[in-house]
Amino acid sequence: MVRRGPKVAARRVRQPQQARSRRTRERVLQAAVACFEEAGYDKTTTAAIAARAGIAVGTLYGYFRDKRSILLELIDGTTNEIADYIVKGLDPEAWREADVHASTRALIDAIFHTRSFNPGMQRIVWERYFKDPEVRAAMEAIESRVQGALSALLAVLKAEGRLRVDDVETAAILIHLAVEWTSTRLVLGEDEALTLAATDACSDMISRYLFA
Amino acid sequence: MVRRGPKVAARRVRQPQQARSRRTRERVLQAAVACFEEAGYDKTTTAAIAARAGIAVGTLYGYFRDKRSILLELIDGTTNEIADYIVKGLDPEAWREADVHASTRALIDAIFHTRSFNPGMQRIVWERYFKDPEVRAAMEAIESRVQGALSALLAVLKAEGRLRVDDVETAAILIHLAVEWTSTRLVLGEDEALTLAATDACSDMISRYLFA
Amino acid sequence: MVRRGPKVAARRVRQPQQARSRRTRERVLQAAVACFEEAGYDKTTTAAIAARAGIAVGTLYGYFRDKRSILLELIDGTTNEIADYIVKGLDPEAWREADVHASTRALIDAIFHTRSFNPGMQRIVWERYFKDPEVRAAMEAIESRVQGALSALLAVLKAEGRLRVDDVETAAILIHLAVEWTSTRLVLGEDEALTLAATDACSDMISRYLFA
Amino acid sequence: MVRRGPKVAARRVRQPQQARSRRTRERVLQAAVACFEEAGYDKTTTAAIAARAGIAVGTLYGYFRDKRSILLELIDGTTNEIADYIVKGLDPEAWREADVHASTRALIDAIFHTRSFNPGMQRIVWERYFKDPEVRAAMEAIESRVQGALSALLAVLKAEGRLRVDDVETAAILIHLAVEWTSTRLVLGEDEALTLAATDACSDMISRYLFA
DNA sequence: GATGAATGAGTCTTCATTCAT
DNA sequence: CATGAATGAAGACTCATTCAT
Repeated sequence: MVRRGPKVAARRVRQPQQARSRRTRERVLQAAVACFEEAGYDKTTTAAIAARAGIAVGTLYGYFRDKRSILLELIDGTTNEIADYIVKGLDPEAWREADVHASTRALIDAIFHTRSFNPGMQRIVWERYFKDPEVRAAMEAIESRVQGALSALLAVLKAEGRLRVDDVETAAILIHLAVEWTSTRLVLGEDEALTLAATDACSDMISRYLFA
Repeated sequence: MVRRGPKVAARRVRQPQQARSRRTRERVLQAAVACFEEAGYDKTTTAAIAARAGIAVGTLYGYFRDKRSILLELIDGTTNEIADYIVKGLDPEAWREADVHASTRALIDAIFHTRSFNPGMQRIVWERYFKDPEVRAAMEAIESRVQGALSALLAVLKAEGRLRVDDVETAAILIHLAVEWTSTRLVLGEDEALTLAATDACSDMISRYLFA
Repeated sequence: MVRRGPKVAARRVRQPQQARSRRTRERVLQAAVACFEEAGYDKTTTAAIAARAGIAVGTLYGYFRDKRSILLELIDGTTNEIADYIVKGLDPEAWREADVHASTRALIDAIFHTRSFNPGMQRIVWERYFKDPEVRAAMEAIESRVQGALSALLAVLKAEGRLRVDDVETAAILIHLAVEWTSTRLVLGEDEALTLAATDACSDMISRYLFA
Repeated sequence: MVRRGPKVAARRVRQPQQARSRRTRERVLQAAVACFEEAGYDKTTTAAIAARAGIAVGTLYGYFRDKRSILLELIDGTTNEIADYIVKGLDPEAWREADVHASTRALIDAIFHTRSFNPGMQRIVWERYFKDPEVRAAMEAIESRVQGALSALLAVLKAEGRLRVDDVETAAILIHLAVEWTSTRLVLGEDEALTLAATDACSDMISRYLFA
């Protein structure tokens, strides 16, 4: 999991410099995902996280400023993992030789696939997105990475004359938002047949939008 | 006070048959939207709603079983209003003579426009969507209406040979989800220029997906 | 909860002088017994009583000062009915010619029988007895009647030399308490075989205590 | 706050294994008896108990699941103490050599004496007895112990031919109920002279019932 | 560092009683 | 007389966070 370091440089929060500390920190994060996925953020108590991590509540507060910062760090991890996975499929080199329709299809598949990484966490992200500005900021930073990579790819394709779209930036945002939500809702909706059909359709939609 | 076990003849929620009652009920709903928009659902207390409506807490409980049922009613109202507005733009008659690209553009505009109805409430809907099964059910009922109308329209267009898509049902779902989220995020994001550009792009995407 | 509001010194409770009024009052009392028996005193709301009586809450307060006074009146009625029934069996004339053992047995039977008059109300009486001084006072007034009648009977029997007990007053109290509770607990316990056996035993106990 | 659905890993009630904890727990119980005796169960708030124990409400909930479980534990303690005391007086060995009338008298005295253990608690037990099935169950478990011991004693006496009663089980129940209530009412009635007289009478009644 | 007992403000909901219509 | 909408104080219970050991 790619983690870009703790956002909050805490005064009182331990810096995980020793291996033992790092492991405890990790245990807390794992316990927290498990709890959050089972019961949601609000219904998870810090006591429950600590218990599941096998430590005392007070100890937990040695590693994280508060309950919310655990969530924030988890969101960071989850969404970065997803972004990494998606961005890998946006490498212009990989698109150079290949058929754009096939590549698009592969990309859509990849995005749909990422919805199965920590599905409960993703549910929580959207639940907090509009109410917690920091969650929102965290999400947007990650989304920017994907949109940036997509926009870069589209720029290349456009330079090669393979794109029928002009405003590459906007197209990247549009595509990202459309696929992000469609995949989220469908995968979380758990109707497998529909998900498959919609993956096809989505792929068609993007292909036709972008390519002649 | 004794709490366990149901009371005899549980307080019935007042049926608003008289004008005065209906007005009070309405005042509660309005106060609730205002509070929810300002502070979000969780941080809004029933006391705050009552105070804003200018009534006592107890009175509020005469009209609504609990805090959640106020939300549910509000959601129902807001989303129905939105669905009504969108469905109006999906009348096959209106599409018969017109240019499909122009009609699509008008539809997308309409959907983006609905995001300005009670924006705070929409934020709250998504915040509760994955958390509260009843909110989810309420939303899905409304979404079905839109998807149904859209799918009916597409079926007509297909029968007329104007559509390049076969699976009308899936297309309807896909389009709805894609536009729903794109419009929500962009309008709530408050970047007007981007919203305009994306409206164009979105309209293009759907047009190209559906029509030759 | 009885804590609120300034006690209005001179609330006028309607005097039931007209037939219609008396009937309404009666309907309230009947509704109250039904509710109390079903759910107990605390869990019964005044609204429930009013609804069951087919009147409005406000109307109920025209006939009774408060919830408690309904209970008090009900207790008065129930226990008086019971006392009347028992006292009838304590008439010295009836004991004069008869065998004391048979008479005792008949008396015990009668007392056990009274436990089936409004059993729920009796449950409530004991539940309030130690906590509400007025309930206690009401009960004690009624108990005194029974104890008085019993003591009078014993005095007669003693004068006739048929009693082996000297302190007639104390004996009356003892007998009354012992049989009151034994019968209450057994009848409410609903073990019929045990109740029958205990009725026999109780009758023996009292007979042997009182008579040679 | 979100209320519906169980929290993850519900707060566990502290296990009082350390001396400090045990003392705090004990302080809560003592505070609770005091409050219950003063104001009755319903009118005692958890806040009042906590305040009297010199702790915060939340601390109290660390030791007891809820208000009712404090009562239950108190009842258990009080009634067990009483039952122990009474059962001690029912040892067949102690009755073997002694005069049954004197032994009976001692037993009755003992029972009357137990009424002065936590009198307020006993009041509350009867107040809750018909209302709360768990209180009832707790009471009945204890009563069974006494009735069982009494019935065992009577069986021995019967085997020795010293008893004029056949149905030992029923006699035990009858005697227990009769004395339980007589003593409760009289001691709580606080008329000392009457109590003394009734103790005599009660002893006579039981003696004559059981022995020639 | 770790522990976990203690904290106490904050929340929803109830219901006896009143009083304007 | 009847109505029933309105009142609002009160209470049980929760849980993120701290801090003495």
